[in-house]
Amino acid sequence: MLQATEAPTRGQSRYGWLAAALRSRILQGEWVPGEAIPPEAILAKSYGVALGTIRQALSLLVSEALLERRHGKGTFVTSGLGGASMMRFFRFRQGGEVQTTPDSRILSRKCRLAGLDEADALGLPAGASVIALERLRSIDARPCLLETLVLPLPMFEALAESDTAAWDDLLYPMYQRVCGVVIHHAQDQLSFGQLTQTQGRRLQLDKGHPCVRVQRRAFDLAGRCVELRSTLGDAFSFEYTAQVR
Amino acid sequence: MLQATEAPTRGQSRYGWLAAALRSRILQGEWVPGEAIPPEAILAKSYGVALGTIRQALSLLVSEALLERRHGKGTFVTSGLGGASMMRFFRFRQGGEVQTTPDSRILSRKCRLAGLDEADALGLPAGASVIALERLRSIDARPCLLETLVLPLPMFEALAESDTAAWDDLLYPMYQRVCGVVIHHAQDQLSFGQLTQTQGRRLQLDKGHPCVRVQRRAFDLAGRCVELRSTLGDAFSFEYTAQVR
DNA sequence: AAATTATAGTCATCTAGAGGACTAGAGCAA
DNA sequence: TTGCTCTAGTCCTCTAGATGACTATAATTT
Repeated sequence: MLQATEAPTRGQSRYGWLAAALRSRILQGEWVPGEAIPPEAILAKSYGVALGTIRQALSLLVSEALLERRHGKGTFVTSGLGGASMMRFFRFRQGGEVQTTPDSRILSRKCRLAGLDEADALGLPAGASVIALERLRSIDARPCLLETLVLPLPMFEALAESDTAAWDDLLYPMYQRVCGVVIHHAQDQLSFGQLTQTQGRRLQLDKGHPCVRVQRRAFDLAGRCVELRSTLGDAFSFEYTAQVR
Repeated sequence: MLQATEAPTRGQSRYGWLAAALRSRILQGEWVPGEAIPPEAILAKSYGVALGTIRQALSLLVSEALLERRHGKGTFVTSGLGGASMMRFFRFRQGGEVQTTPDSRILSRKCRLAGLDEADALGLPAGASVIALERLRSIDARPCLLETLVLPLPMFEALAESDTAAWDDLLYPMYQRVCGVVIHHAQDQLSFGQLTQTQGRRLQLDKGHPCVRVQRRAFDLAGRCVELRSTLGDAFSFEYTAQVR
């Protein structure tokens, strides 16, 4: 069993080593997202450790959001961020109270060389290609968010040609379905600015209108940055709640 | 030992019950913040459970940030939020790169009746008294944040009379020292707005200047809301990073 | 006096196993 | 069909230790 890369004990704890081993098996796709890994008892047996030790290792991966436990059913590989919606930063209440997924329209798609910052952020060599997208999100036909996306190209090849009109409103599930890329977590940087004339036109607001910019870097299971996104929205609709500690 | 409020097992798990029992002992001040609770072995013995069970209970309280473990030393009651600085929402880089604590000046202090919303948020009866403060925070003598605070009155009595000029730059440690109130966690709600003429004058900005408002509700160890705070700062200095998942 | 070495106290890791609780499906009964 | 019971699979809780690792202090040696 135990196809060890290293000796089972060396520097770190046994459960730490087990967690690393299982993490690597997950990242190599031995179990696809949504699938159950073997039962704890089997894992414990195959690695030759006690049940408690395996459980501690699994707990680590659960706290990393790589695994999910379901009592009585099994332990499952995370299926990634469903819709880590940008909407959580904004309150566009339009009559209805229900928080629906906004409609999405791709305004433009270009394949081009990555800029220096982009290549750096995405971990690409200089001169690599990317897909650049402009995307408008609307609620009840009223534009509310304007997005710019950058996707690394060998990885998202399948999106370079397909009909953008047929794309889903939620991109992350589509990344997974079409490109096999699971978005695991993301980092959003918020700042304030004012719309340019062009941006204002897209969002049906005036030039210079105050706006909030959300700059996102999204990461896959392996922790690689695989999406850059910049989202603009009306500052007066901005509302976000943060927990301190 | 075991001064049980309820039967040791009833509905929930034993470690859940233990956690509740310990939580209650902490909140009743049996051990003050910063102090160590008895060693695991002693607790296990006194409650008549196995070590693993006590450890699981303690882990719960650690994840609630009520306790901190220190390997080889003991398990300690949390000493609360040190400086959960509002500065994390802003970048006022003034030449120097170091993130220092801004100076603080109390502009006004009034004791008055709590408004309806305030009484509600603070869990006070209608007609209760509060201290209302206006506070200006500056970096290198340049004003950058304007705050309004509301503190419930029986609890913060000691701050109603003392010389505001002598107050610390950081309020939370002072709350603890002077009033025995430990701030445990907080909730910050961000929104966007524009300065009034008065606010602009305080911050040396124009009327109508774009600003970010941080509305904070801060809670003590027992989970009671004990501070309301509204902070205004220049929107162009706003910059905040949020982790998604 | 300074450096080193015991020693005790504490949390961390690990074992081997028992019994409980939850889920889901198969089989049976009304 | 509908509802119930049974059963197997799985994670969850708990026990009663043994051993390791980290911290701080006391004792000893240099």
